Amino acid sequence: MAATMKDVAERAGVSIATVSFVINNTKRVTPETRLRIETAMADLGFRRNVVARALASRRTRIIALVYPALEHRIGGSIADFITSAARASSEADYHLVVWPISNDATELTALVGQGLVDGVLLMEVQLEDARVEVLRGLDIPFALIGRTRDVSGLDYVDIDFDTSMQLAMDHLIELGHRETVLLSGSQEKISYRLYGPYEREEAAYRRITEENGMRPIVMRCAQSAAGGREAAARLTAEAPEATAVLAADEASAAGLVAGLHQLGRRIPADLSVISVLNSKEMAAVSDPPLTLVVAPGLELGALGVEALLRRLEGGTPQEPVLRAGILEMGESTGPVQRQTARRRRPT
Amino acid sequence: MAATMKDVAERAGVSIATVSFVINNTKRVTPETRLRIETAMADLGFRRNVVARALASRRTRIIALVYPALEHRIGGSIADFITSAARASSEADYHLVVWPISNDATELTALVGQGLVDGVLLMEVQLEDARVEVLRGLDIPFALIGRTRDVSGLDYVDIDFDTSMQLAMDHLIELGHRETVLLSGSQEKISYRLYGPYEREEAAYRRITEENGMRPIVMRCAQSAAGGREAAARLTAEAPEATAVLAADEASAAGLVAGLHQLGRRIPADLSVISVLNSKEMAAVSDPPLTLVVAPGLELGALGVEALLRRLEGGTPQEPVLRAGILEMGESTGPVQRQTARRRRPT
DNA sequence: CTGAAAGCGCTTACAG
DNA sequence: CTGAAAGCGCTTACAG
Repeated sequence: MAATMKDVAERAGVSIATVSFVINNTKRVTPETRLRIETAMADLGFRRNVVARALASRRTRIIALVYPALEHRIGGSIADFITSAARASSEADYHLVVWPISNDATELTALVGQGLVDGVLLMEVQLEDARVEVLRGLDIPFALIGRTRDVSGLDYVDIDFDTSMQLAMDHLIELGHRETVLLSGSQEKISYRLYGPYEREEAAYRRITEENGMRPIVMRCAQSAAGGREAAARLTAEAPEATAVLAADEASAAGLVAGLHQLGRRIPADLSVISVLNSKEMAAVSDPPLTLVVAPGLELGALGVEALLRRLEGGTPQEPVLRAGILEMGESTGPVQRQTARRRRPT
Repeated sequence: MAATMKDVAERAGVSIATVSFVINNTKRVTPETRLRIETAMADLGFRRNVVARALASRRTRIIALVYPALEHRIGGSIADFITSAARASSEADYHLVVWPISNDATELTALVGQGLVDGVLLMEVQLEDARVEVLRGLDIPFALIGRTRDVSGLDYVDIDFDTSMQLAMDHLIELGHRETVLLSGSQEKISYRLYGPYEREEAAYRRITEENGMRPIVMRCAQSAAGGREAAARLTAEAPEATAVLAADEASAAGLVAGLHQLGRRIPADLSVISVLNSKEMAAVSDPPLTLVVAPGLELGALGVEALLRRLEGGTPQEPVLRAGILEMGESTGPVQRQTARRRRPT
């Protein structure tokens, strides 16, 4: 059987209260008794039982990561978020449980009601999200990775879409591109209808094109390789003057490139393609490897935990954090070729 | 404040023991008192505190999923495993905590020592894995997703590599292929040196080719798109007679196809490519979309939990489970073209 | 069928 | 600086 504080106390010849004080460093203890206790703990291989601590202190030091599985996620893989959130939690001596539950809020209420977790980290937040209201009513601390449309009073961390889009556009503009297309994801599926990233990316794109006297063109396609292939044809037909495409969804970005290939369009000679707020792994798979703005997935997981813990520990509620992606050069963007752009036509 | 069992007991005019009996359905209670108690619970919105229950019953109903993050995983994404494991846990009224810790076993010991979890599910198991010995010594129930070389006495679920490879080879043989190459992953990185899937895939490949009087050729490349590109050149140079390739790593499979493209080799006209034990998402991205044997990632997560829970609940320790992948047709495999295969040479 | 009571392994006022 | 004791919210023999 594992040693308890009682065992430690007996061996050190003190009360369990004193043992607790040295473990938690919560009261003055003379160096001598401290040493005796520490020795006893080492001898017995003592490890504090976190369940008993949780019950007594009314703090479990467990937080929940809530995400609707099998859906989209703001840039980066879910695994990245989970892993970085778990790491950050662990460093603060917290545990992370995962609740891959639907957007339906009943389940959330039931789970929170069990009293297992001190706080909740919400992922894949929609522009209007029922879960946020539920959590407010449940009176449990929570933070968001992503954000609703109205963020007043909320703790959140999210992608800085403005800066990220600016990085992509600056890169293209520097290469001489003036005719661009934003290939965004379809909003047909219900879960994409209130999808913040698309809305914010598009707003940034429109703002930046306007500021530069450029014409904004927004196209949409299904979030799949097939969707991207189909978009390649549409793009060639509907926006033949475009010299550069910004692709918001990584699966369709790959499909787009494959489709352009088949149509005989060379990348980047005929058309530059840049993937925005996606993963490096996926971008590396295309031929040529894509230039992209890498989504800050790993970072956001940790930042979300930080925001939540700050609230849990009662510190100053932290300011919202927005993180931009990072521009990584691939071989899919290049200087505008004045001639080709206008000449090429679909077959 | 949340209602406790004491509140319920008072309202129903019974003792908290009786409340406990109806909640857990652990002793006979007259229908009348049961009803009174259930009404009281509903009125108060009572939810049992799982922490108190855990302390009293010495069962936390929490299990840990242990995986070294940022490393490889047996087919399928880590997110799939986590999600399916969490779902399966939740259905059995368990919670899943994630411990993305290194292979170093000290951390594992410390975490288990906290007494938070009833059992451990180990992912990304190596052929020889120090963590297995550690867990044995810790005297905590555990199960493996994947398996060590020596599996005696272990509870595990894993991919059925024999059947999965057979599916792939049967498909190729049916199309008339006799000259095949297994493109496996490099084992240079230490974490791949004791990587079971490669060893088992290769063993199955060698067995099947032998049974069919075919010559086995095994090549290796880095687990990345770049590795696959480089392999495309090597393949064309070193095994020009090959008419089909089985690709074990999904990133390099995509790179291989891109590389073959650049070398002017048509898929599947000149060369068939089949991706083995990988994800559909990745296969769909290539041009043409790859035929593949889909890794049973989602299923294995749930099966692993099942195996662990069976042991936890003291039922008959379940037989090891091996699950084969599923063959999904893409457009990257086709009938052998007798002429081309031998004629084509690298430029 | 139901209840009184001990106990799970800690934390935390309260005394001294 | 240290200890005795109550209490966290349950489960579970043990009685009746």
